[in-house]
Amino acid sequence: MNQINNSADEMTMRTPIQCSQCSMQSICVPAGLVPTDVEILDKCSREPHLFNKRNIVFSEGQKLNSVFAIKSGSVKCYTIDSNGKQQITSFHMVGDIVGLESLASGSAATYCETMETSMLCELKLSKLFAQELPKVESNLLQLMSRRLANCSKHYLNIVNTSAEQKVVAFLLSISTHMHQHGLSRSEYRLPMTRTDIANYLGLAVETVSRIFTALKEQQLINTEQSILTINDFTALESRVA
Amino acid sequence: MNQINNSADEMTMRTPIQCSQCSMQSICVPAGLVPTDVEILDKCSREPHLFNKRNIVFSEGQKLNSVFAIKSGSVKCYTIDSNGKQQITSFHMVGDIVGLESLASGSAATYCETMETSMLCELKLSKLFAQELPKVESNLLQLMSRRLANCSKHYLNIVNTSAEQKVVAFLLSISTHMHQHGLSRSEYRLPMTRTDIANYLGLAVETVSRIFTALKEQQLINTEQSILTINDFTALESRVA
DNA sequence: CGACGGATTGAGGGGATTCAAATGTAGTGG
DNA sequence: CCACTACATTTGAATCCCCTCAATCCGTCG
Repeated sequence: MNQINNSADEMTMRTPIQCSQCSMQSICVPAGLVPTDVEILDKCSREPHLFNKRNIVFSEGQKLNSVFAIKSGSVKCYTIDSNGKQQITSFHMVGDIVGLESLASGSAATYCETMETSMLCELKLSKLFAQELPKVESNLLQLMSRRLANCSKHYLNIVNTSAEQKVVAFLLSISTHMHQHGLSRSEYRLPMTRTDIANYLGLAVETVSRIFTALKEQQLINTEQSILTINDFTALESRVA
Repeated sequence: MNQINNSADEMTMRTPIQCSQCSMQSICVPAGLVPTDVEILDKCSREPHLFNKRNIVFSEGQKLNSVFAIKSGSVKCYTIDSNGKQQITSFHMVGDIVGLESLASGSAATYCETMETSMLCELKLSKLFAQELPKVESNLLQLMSRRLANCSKHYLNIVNTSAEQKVVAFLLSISTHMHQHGLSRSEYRLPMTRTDIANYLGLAVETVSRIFTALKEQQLINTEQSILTINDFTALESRVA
């Protein structure tokens, strides 16, 4: 698609857009940081970057005093264990904020890699906090608290459940996320590979694949390339109960 | 032990101690909220409660605008799924802060139950925030960010690991916690039952028990009632790598 | 002492993994 | 544009780890 700058691993936009005038405001800002004071956010942060597919946004351990808002596209966060094996800890899509875990230590807790061409807004914490606005911090607190709650929700999805329950719950959770951001909850694109899904859920790729085909045979879902269609929500929800 | 108030599920201390004069200050305050401004913390919060074993500190869904600092004892946090099955999401011990997940919604995300006689300090958020101290909020942010990092660490321990690795990593993580709070890292009391450990790790009780005996046979650990002794750290650490 | 809950040990079965191979899809360069 | 390659996905067969079921043992408390 993009002829220039193929080898570069990121490309900064020439003309940064104000958050207050950003077309993604309805999905990015409300989902994230400061619902009311968009113009304040404009003053202190906002540096949009465009990333190609499979580019590293930040690396584990690197100095990091920013968080990133995903304007478009999607990323995966992962660590590399002592054996060199990648373990995905989270996926993030349109409207999500990435990098909150790194806030305390000042260095990135995970790698963050785009799964497709993506636009991310860097929000520098120093500038954010320099505003001395209690609202900014308390919104961040809200965001992190919600993330913590999500974290244990995902945990519940992993512990003591069958492989099928893991996969179904995963698909439904993405559906919910899409719906919350004004997109279709019954048909969406899965930006990650089966291998990534398996890694994230702690399953073998083959198991994930087998479950997809089983669900298709039962007419509960459909897949067309990376497009996933959910045909029967109630049936799926009954599986995870 | 305590003859009076057996049926009541909590007992408020008659004479609250100031945080600045609290004997637990070295483990409670630094581990938690406001390392420097202890006297500020005194003014705005601090309501110590004594709980008997197996008492509910708060219930899932209940209105909650406080967090709790554990001065002594330990608690488990859990949810009840639609089938009525308990799923433990976290254990907390001396020096921990409980209830951070509930901050966003204003209602408790889990049940919180003492596993032994425990002393908890309730910190009311309204009073905390009323101080308008940026330091308080930014310390809370630090705390939550660290908790988020811990959360994904625990996640790594659950996903894609053998039962033995789960148990060993669990024992080592408690050891680390104990050490960080000035207690012995090689000998400590496990306040939770095998059933609770199994539930937390997503294993069967029998599996956990078998692994304990296997580790004992290999002289890596020892158990005397609920007292656990770690004999060989390097060997244990090599198992989880 | 007897009762109860927690912990341990054994035997057997099942769900998920591993190994192996074929098919499908996307990306590359001639 | 198409062959070629690399990678992702799917399917099959065999194995294994962990769970379930069952019985016993142990420590605590009434």
